[in-house]
Amino acid sequence: MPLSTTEENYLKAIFSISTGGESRATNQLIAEKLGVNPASVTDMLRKLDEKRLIDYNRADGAKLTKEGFKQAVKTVRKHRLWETFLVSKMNFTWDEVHEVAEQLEHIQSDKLTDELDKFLGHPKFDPHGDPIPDASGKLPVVKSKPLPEADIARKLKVVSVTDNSTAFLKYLDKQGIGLNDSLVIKEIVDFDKSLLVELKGKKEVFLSKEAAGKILVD
Amino acid sequence: MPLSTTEENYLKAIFSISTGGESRATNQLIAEKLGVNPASVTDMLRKLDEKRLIDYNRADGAKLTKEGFKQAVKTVRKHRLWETFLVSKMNFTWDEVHEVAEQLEHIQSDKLTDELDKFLGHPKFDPHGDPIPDASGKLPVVKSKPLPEADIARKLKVVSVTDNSTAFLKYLDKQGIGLNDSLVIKEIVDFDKSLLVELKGKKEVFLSKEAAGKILVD
DNA sequence: AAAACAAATTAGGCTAGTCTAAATTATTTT
DNA sequence: AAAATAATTTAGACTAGCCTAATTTGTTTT
Ligand SMILES: [Mn+2]
Ligand SMILES: [Mn+2]
Ligand SMILES: [Mn+2]
Ligand SMILES: [Mn+2]
Repeated sequence: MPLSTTEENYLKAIFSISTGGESRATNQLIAEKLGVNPASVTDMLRKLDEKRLIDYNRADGAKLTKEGFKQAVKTVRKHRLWETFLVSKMNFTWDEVHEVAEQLEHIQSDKLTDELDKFLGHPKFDPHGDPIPDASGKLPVVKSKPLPEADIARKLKVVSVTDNSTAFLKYLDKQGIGLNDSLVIKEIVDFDKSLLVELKGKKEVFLSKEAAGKILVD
Repeated sequence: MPLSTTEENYLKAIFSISTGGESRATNQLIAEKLGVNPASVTDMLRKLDEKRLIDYNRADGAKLTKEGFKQAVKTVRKHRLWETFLVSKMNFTWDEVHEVAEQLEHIQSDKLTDELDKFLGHPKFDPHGDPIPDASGKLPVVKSKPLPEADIARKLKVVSVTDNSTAFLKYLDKQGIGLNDSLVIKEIVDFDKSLLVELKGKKEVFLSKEAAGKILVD
């Protein structure tokens, strides 16, 4: 009756695709996110549909049911709490936590989840700026937009990053960009849309359009 | 290349049978400990033998190789560190930790294990009095014997318990017996070998032969 | 509307880990 | 030493989750 690790990973993938701007969680997007073959996804989506955790059909893709949504949010909550734990108590850096949190998120113990939350002081955001659902599943609403869509010359704050890969996070470290840092767009280079950005009123750096698109600011 | 959760559980079972007084880790004992069918055990022992984690034959049962021993100890270390974490940081009681630790012990991250150890202050014993192997795999040696084999009228100390089930631990709680408590055997009742024990110089309780046998003292 | 392309599904197969029932091997008891 | 009993292994089967290759369905392009 409890969900398997694999089922939890599928629900989480559907959740993140659906809340990440895409209009439909398609077979292909899910396959890509989980690194499995589309044929495997067909099997699992059918199974989750039978279990009433999603509604699935070719036209609309996969949509979480109430119960499926609840389960997905629960896993996301655990993932983000564990990431916070790893950084604030275990001396991990923000680029080291993802892999381990992928394992820890599947530990089944409501008591542990709630005690962990308490132990950490009921954090609202994880080390990547992602909101942490509370015990009832409520998510803090965050106002933010990708850096390339923000106003020029206005003082902005780094709210979160949408790519948690070690490669990207290490790159940000090297550029000197961290969560909650303030920055100002000085200029958008015409031919490649790269950004010239002033950091914390100090140094200036260039960011490619791709890199900047993964930084959310407000 | 890393071991599966199942493989780790088999190695741990063999370890605990071998170091728990039994002369041979037999198919049957392993099956019993893991709650699986002996036919399944045959399959897995053959697989572990092929992977050179154990030496197995009918006559001698399963014996951990150097590598198998190393892996088993590593899992035991994680299990006991997580149990300690749950009790000392997450407000779990000693009868609540086992099940969750069974899951946590399979998390793969040497960095996490070592940081956890540091965070807890390099504990030497878990909440059940079991010794925690250090990072190199070394186990503190503990001198102890089952309560029924100890001297009468001598001041003894509860060192550990060999049954981690909720039922047994709750029973000890109710009797008022905890780790490191001092006690004295006042009398061994002849016909059923039950023990009359004085706790912390205060109250006296009767313990059945079975219950007393699961309490190790020094 | 036909052809071409893309997305999803079907068909068949694989591995890990489990099971039951039957057969074999080893150990006791008579 | 034979018979009875206990422990282990074999044989065959099942589920979860994955794969490749082939086919079907749906969407664009011409
Ligand atoms: Mn995961
Ligand atoms: Mn995160
Ligand atoms: Mn386990
Ligand atoms: Mn323990």
